[in-house]
Amino acid sequence: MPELAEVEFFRRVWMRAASVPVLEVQLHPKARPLREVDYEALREGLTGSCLESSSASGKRMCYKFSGNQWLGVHLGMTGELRVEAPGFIPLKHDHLVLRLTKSSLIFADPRMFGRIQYASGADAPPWWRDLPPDLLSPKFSEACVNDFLLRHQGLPLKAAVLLQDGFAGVGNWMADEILWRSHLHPQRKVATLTAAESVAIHAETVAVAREAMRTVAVEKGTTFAEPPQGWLFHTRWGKVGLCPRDGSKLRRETVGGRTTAWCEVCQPKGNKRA
DNA sequence: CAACCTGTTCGCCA
DNA sequence: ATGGCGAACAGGTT
Repeated sequence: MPELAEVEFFRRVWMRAASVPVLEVQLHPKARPLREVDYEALREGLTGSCLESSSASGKRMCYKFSGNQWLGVHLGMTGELRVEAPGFIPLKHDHLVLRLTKSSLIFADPRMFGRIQYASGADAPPWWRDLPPDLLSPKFSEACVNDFLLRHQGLPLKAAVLLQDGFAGVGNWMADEILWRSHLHPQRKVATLTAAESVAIHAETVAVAREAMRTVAVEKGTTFAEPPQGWLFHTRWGKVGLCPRDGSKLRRETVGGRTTAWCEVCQPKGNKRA
């Protein structure tokens, strides 16, 4: 479920418990998302320490605890972070619970495609180095996008904008939104892009990321909010989804291995000559 | 009941 | 070595 802004939402959820010592760590050692962690090291390391800071990179998060301890979180398809009462009894899919004095921090993931990582040390662990450019940083430039696309000429656009090394945080709905706004057909091959179309992908990626961060990463009850009205997001799953721009019926098909929605009027298959 | 799913990773192949 | 593809991973929902 979680893409860029939803990940940011969840990152903030746990930060509500910053600076409070961890009394106890409970975990499900056999749960798949924890398959890489050294359970004893994590338990001993985090007990008594405080959450100090955190950052997100694309769909990944890293929480830093006192004593130079790093906890990596990827929510996979169905993961979520929650804050519950101190005495909260973990549910079936609550694989990791950090008990604090006034709350419990929960990592839950029913489908178990998520991943928890743990390391200690003064420097960021190997898995939190060499991160891809943030979509909202100057590093994510037109040239950066163009260079990345040049290395993936054979892919359909849909598959290309889902690659996390180049488009960190873009997931299925953001990818469709970006291509819809760019007037580009998801099955177009990267190799057929004109310079102007590459620039459009950059611009719309930034626009979608910025607007999603502004609207979606906001707390609304216990879950994130939805993107603004008028976005493809709201119609792409409907039985008869209609294009928010021209009202024509959306096409839906698997592209690049993922269910993809697009408007055949707005996003013509043909290569518009520059 | 079968199909479907907002994600990654692996092995295979070119 | 690099890039592309399809399967695999699990379990809940439609």
